[in-house]
Amino acid sequence: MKEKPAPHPAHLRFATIATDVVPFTIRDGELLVRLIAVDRPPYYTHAKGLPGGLIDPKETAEEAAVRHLQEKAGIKASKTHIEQLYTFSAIDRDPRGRVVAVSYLAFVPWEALSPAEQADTKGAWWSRIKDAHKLAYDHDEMLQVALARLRSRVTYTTLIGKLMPKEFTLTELEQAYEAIVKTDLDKRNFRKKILKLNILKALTHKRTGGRFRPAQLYSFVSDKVREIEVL
Amino acid sequence: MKEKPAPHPAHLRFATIATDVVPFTIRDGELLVRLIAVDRPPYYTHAKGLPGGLIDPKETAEEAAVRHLQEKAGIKASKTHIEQLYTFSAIDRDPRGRVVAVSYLAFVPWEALSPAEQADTKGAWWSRIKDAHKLAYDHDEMLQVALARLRSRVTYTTLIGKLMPKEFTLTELEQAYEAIVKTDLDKRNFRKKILKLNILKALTHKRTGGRFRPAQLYSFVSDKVREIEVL
DNA sequence: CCAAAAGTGTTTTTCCTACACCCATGT
DNA sequence: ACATGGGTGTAGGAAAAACACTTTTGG
Repeated sequence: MKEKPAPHPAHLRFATIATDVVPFTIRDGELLVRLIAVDRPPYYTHAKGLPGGLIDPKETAEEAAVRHLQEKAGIKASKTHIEQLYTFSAIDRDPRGRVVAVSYLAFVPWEALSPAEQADTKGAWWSRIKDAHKLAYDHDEMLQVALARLRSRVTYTTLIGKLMPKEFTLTELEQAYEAIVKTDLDKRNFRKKILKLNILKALTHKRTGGRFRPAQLYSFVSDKVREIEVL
Repeated sequence: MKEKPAPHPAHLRFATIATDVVPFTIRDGELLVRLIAVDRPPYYTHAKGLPGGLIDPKETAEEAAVRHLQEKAGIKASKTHIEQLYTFSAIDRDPRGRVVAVSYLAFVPWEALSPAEQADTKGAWWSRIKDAHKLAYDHDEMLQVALARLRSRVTYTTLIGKLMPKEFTLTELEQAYEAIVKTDLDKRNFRKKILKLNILKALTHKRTGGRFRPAQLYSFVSDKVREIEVL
């Protein structure tokens, strides 16, 4: 999260401003979050947490989030969609001193990640949600807030497009929804509803290669995240 | 908004953390926002803006918002519902130096305000939304973000309860919705829908005094803001 | 008795839900 | 030919939308 305890008297610099990022992707129909190793003796040893760090004088909170996502978690921003989540300002949220954290959600399609970005290293790895607990600082709470926001926004916006590859089948899209909202959807009803929204366009080609009928490929009509009743 | 330019070298304290509040009420079926006078020569003279100020070392951002709402805008917190809006961190959002602002929405029923809180003074007053422009700092943008959030949340939560008096008629509630979402609602359909949600309870008495048929009074069943499809 | 707002019901249309079988392909 | 996931339609019920008149009160 942040570099060091504030070295200045409290009246000069009572609070540090930092940012933390909750980076999501979907792999094989499963929602994953990117965690990093946290080692800050004596407070945290061999702990894990969300990527983040200080905001610099010449950058916005969002720019800092993008930068730390790259520096700490190894994820380049180019294919990543980022949006502000919440600002955490509890006085004791960081044991080393007063730190206010502006948190961000980040979304990246698994297929847009390079091999290095997909890879798990000692310092940063993709974790299943149910394995992401006992995190440093207030990151357990932060992740819960992130999941609640993700689940909520996915039902009334086209946000899920930011987790899908450029081309995908309707079954893959349905599985992405199911991974996030954790309900089973009816295949026929899902297709009727999602196609009626006119947010998808059918591509001219199909996905072949399985030993079964090729599947029609689709892509999102727009890059923009729109507010529209989805589920 | 904030007190003074940061008096310390940039590397010691590059950013100040502040909070701004967007306080809403509804009077006579019209949505109002509380503005204050801003006089910070040479940057702003005889300007207006949203109430706000610095966050102190020993308080959370929300506590600071509550405090400044009281100190700057004269609104006591007791009857006020507050929720975080967005954190603004553009580098030049304050001409006096780097200030990151955690903004809050505040909602208070007009009838819960004391005469002093209802009153307009030279330093603080209730403004119609359409007259609230050309505000200091980035407060025009902040107000727009606040309105968008309010309009959105009102349609899928019971947030409007925080703008209604303890007792109200269905017509008053309908007017409150109309003031916020700026559509005309069908009286019969509105009543059917809102009553079916079971978020209201009919009181034993009616509102009399007009030279017309007395109206049944209602109140919200719960103080909590719930997520439920409303409009 | 008039003005003003309160209160109420029905019909039509749209949307949601539940549900089961055939299709196209690779092996 | 068979295993696998792809793809489709319909009927019944619930919710939304459109729409206008009667009631109660105070003046």
